[in-house]
Amino acid sequence: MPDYHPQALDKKWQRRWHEARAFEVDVDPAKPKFYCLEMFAYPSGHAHVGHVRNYIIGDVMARMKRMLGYNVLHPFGWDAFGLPAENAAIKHGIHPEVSTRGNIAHMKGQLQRLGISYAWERELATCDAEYYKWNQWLFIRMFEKGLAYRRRSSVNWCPSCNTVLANEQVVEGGCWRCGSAVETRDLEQWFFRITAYADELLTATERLTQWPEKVLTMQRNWIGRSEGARVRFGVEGEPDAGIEVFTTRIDTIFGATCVLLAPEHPLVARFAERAADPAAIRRQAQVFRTQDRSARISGEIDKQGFDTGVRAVNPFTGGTVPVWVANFVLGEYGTGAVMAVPAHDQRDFEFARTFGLPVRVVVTPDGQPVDAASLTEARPAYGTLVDSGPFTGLSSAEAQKRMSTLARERGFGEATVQFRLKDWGISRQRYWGTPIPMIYCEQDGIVPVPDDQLPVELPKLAQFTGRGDSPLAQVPEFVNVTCPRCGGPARRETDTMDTFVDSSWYFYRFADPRNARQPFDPAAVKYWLPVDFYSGGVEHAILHLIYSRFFARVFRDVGLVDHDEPFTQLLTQGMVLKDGAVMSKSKGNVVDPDTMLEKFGADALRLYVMFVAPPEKEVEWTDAGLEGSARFLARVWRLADHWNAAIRTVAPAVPAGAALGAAERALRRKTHDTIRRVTADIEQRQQLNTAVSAMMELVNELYAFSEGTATGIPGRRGAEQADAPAVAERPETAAVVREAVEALVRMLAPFAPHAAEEMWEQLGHAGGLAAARWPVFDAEVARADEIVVPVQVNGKVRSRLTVAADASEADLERLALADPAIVAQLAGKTVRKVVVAKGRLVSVVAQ
RNA sequence: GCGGAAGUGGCGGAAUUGGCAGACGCGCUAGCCUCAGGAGCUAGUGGCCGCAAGGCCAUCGGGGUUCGAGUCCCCGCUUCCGCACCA
Repeated sequence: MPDYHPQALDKKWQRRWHEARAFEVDVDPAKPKFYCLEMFAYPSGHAHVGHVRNYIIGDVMARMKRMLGYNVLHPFGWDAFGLPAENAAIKHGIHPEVSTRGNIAHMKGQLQRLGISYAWERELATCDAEYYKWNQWLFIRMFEKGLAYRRRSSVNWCPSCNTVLANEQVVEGGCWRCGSAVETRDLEQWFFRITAYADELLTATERLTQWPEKVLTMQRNWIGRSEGARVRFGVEGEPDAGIEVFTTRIDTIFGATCVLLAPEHPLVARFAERAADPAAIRRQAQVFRTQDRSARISGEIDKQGFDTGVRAVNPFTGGTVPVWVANFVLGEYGTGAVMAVPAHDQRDFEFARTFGLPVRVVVTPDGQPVDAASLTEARPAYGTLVDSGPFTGLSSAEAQKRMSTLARERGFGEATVQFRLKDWGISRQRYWGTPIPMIYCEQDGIVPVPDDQLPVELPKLAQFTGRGDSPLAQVPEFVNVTCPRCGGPARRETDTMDTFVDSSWYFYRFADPRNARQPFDPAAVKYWLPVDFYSGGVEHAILHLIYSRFFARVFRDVGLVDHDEPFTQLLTQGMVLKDGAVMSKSKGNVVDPDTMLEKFGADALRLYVMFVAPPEKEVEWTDAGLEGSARFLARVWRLADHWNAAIRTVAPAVPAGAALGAAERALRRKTHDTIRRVTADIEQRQQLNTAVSAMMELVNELYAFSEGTATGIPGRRGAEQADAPAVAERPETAAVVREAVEALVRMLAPFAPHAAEEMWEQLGHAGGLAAARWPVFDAEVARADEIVVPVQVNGKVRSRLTVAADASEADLERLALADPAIVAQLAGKTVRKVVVAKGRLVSVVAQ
């Protein structure tokens, strides 16, 4: 065999794979399919080892599944629209199209140099008109179904990025991308009605059994379902008016001593008119509205509020309570108004104590009334109702039912379900995104662009000013159109779509990426989808994954797909840290894969990143670990080199009934045990680090075996190879070694494909690993002839029995009690119990 | 505050169902090989006692269940992550 030059092998095999179109696939109903997908990349310019870890995880899965006989779809693409490219254009004057295409080209090269087995012919970029055309097509379908709608709304506005942010993109009151404090603005915005699917998105999480529990919990919390009731309080002096509140505890309504409005509640302005000084009320409400959200949360800003002077009528008691505006009531949740029950809600309690509002206890564990004056905090509302008129004495649960029913019968309320999930605002006042395909006509109102005029292409823009309005509004030939309906003058929508729209369905497009007539052929999607294995960062646990689940249902409801859930198994991969921090250009701690490739080759990098920790865990990058992996690969190479001549001439299978010595049988056992472990570790457990460990053990075993047969494997090329002829002299030995080495090389292939290909070829196999099958575990071979069973007396190991592997529990017990060492231990004692654990341990309890 | 995950050698981490804790690797030590070695091979490497055989102690702390606990239960501590005035 030639010397081991990993960099040369990288080049050689990457070229071969490319020439053979090795990873391109077609629909083939005769074969089981496996759709392996890593979250596609934002083309930021350079992939660092943190990004690359994800692609290697996916590649190990994909390459292994191919060897198991699956038809594997493993595509890659680019989430190419987005702010950074546009911001760079504003700063440096380079058009986003130019920088994005350049970045894609560079990063694609990086991934190819790593030997990731992508079907590159399916590559797509979301900034391709052939792709975003279908964003627009789907938008129009959603508009037709009422799932896309336009309304004026106050939106989250990032003053630094100059754009609107979805609720999901506001993190701790700041922009998810730049961290700037988010402001509020009123704009006409397009929304997707994701709330129509809230219940379904929630309940279906139970079927996602192969998703991490953490992600499911996050999604459930995000959707935030709560059961409760809406109740309309009357307004004293205004018989037609009402204040609707949402409560999860209608049974505590006799304890409501105030009604609280959110500062942005529409009734605030109206009630202000009734006050002595309307301007003061409006001003105070405005102060609350602009209070910094994050400070309110983290700094625990005091409960603040003021009395509107208006009094509300409790429909259950007929009594009146004051109506206040409170800074802690959220305008966007529920009805924007709540009833305050200070005795049973901590927030209401604090509010009541601050402003001297009455406190009334209405639920107690034993049904005995409690004096509210003694309370220092709100009491849990569990037990039986007290001081609640006709409902007194009922259990809390029963009261909730009866009160909701009464409210419905009398027409002042009903039981409802409330979600935290809000509709998804998708309008962005930016250039580098999908144009929203809508036209505004004075005559006909909002008119979708006809399908045959799609795509609405992004005009080439020369100037990027970074001013806050939509850049497309500055392009008259884009804005000014004729109405598709009446032919009159009309104006185009100049906002673009949130880039999360692009990423919510790209995995469907991969099934049929060049389709010019539809987003995809439903038959192709029916074959390939759902994605069997999806991996990416946890940072997408909510946004991307919930939007994708939503889009799957939209595609289902337009009749293009017949499933709900797009991703069967999800793996959230941990980040790679350097010096304890996430890699980033600004921190200067980026580990560039290309530098590592030049030094150690792709295989060592791939192997190390898989070996260092389980895929979900965060890891700290160390160069020393990488050197260890390079060393291991060199060790494997020497092993193959050492035995190659002796073993390539024997048949690749160990003959049945071959007379093997103890060492040979032990090696075979190790080989098959390793096959079992590696297969399960990759396929079932995705515990890729222990799969590598298992292979390392096998290599150690092979070295020890070599040591046992003759002189050992030389450490350096050119030294003696004395035992190779010795192996060759005994065909059985050669067959056993060949079996071990070939199993090893194939199992190594997903991790270190370049070296594995070369060794496989050197071992005399034509057609490369593409023609190779994953080694098959033989339980018969793996079973030991004899096993050593520890025998304990009262928890201490006192002897070890060497017995036949298939010894029965009764045999073990009998042999243990006859063992001299055990007999000695038992002298003068009575055996109370003997436990045989899985045939692997005997435990004697004596007194 | 609520929810989730986790705490194992000098380090990264194993231990699949409650069954010999520390696999595998890094690092370190010694020997061999070598003109040389930041290469390779072999051996050792949780702590304490012991020349040794062997023994004792050890999986964040404290209790418990069990013949047997890193693993299960209870209490506490610490760390990380998510959500956060959601009525």
